[in-house]
Amino acid sequence: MKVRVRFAPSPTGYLHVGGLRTALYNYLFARKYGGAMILRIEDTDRTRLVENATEMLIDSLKWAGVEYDEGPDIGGDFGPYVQSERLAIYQKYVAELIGSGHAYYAFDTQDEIAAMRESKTDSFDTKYDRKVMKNQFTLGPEKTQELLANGAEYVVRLNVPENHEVRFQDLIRGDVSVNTNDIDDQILLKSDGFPTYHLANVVDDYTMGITHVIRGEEWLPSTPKHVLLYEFFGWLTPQFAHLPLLLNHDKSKLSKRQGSVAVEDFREKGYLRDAFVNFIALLGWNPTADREIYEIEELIGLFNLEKVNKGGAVFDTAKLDWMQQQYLKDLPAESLGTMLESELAKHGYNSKDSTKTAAIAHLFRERVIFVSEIPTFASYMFVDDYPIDSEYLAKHWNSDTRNLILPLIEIYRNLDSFSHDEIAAVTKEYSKSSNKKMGEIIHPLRLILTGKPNGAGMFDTMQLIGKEKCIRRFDDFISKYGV
RNA sequence: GGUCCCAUCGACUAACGGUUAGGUCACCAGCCUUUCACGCUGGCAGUAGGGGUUCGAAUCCCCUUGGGAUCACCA
Repeated sequence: MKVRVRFAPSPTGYLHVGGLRTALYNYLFARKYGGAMILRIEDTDRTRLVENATEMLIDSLKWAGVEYDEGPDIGGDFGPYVQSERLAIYQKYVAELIGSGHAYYAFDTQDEIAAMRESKTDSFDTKYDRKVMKNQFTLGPEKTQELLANGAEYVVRLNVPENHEVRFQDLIRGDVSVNTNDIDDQILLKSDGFPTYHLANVVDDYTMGITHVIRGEEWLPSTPKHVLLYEFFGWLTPQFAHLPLLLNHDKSKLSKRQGSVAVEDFREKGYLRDAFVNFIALLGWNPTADREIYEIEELIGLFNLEKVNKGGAVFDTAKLDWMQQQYLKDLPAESLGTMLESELAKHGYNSKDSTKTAAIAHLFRERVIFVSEIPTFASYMFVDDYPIDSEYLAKHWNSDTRNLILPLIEIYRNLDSFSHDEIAAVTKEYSKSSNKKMGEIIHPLRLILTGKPNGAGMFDTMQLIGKEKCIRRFDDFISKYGV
């Protein structure tokens, strides 16, 4: 049987990094086995809908490279792929369940439900008491029909049998079993006519031919309800795989509280897609542990659900930054240049010479994590009013260093070719003839030309700044700081 | 609190009964050097505790402890 998996977010906001990992694992699994990946939008809670959320979700998924074969924006043979467009389907299956006695009508108001819970001594016991509340069992068939005929508000609840072990196999966790005495008569159809997650998700997974349900561990406690539904419908259950949670530093479920969790935020910060996906993929699963950097195709080939960890993984971005740098270093100069160009535009810097921009980006790629840092890290590459580090100035500018640099400036002034090699050659020669170490000469140069103690190789830097500008900076500096 | 799930360095993880418990990030030291980085070399650091089973346990079983998830007309 062909593998069919789905990622089923609800459109209540941005794509969460945990959601991305779930989507990614579904994707890797589908690709590995030549199956289909489905995107389904679970929008049955009309109170939590967020405008454009579906578009944002799709946008983040596309950015991450998580492609799906069927979905709301591309269609497919099992549509519609938005739950609010499938109401008739749920109605039909709910009727079936009521007919077979596995679900029933209940007419309690929300206030009555609240009162029932209030009256319990155990504040944690929120289970619906079928025997005393207002439903088709306590009311009887005639009264029930009368209420329905009069258009009374109602919900449909799952008729959970007593004292029955529900067991299922989880691909990651093995055997799981729960007694039905611990399961509530879950509402399947809300009074607004929309299904709850539990009903919709089971009906959709079945009607869409889903073979493997790969989702977050937070769903584990409600899976027995779903298994019960499959049983009542007489359907075979799909294979379940409950993924470990992504955690905050304090080990609680990853949330907004302690930093960014929206995929979009990481994208905006400047993380490279491949680096981010690589990092996310290795949170909870690891192919061999002898490497860290994997291309997406490799991840697909190596993916194995049974090797996914059981324990949660702390989402710590220190390693992500390292990965980002690894990927940045391997990017070709042209790509780096294009990225830098758009960053320069944000600063209003001129970047017409794309060859030069690419060279600059390439020069600094090992010194930053994000390309966006370059305009400020190396502002002297783009403007003439770069700041002068006062400590560096104090350390490397005095009459001695001035006297040492003055003749060298004249040598540079007479240079025909202001290339790295030429500059290096004459500077080394000067170092020898003046009997000074290269470091002693280069620091004053760096001070004058860049204003700061850290940066790329000096001769590369000089070549990129250009002869004219270098000479002007020397002259201006001498006249300004004299000594 | 009930139910369910989980437990290897600070973090991500490898070791599917036999290893001096391995790798990566972070951290520390050294090397390289034209500063900063990169890179290279080395170091610090872990099987939660207790019982079993076994010739042999991080690995299998039980208990304890700890952590987490969940308990809505939310997903």
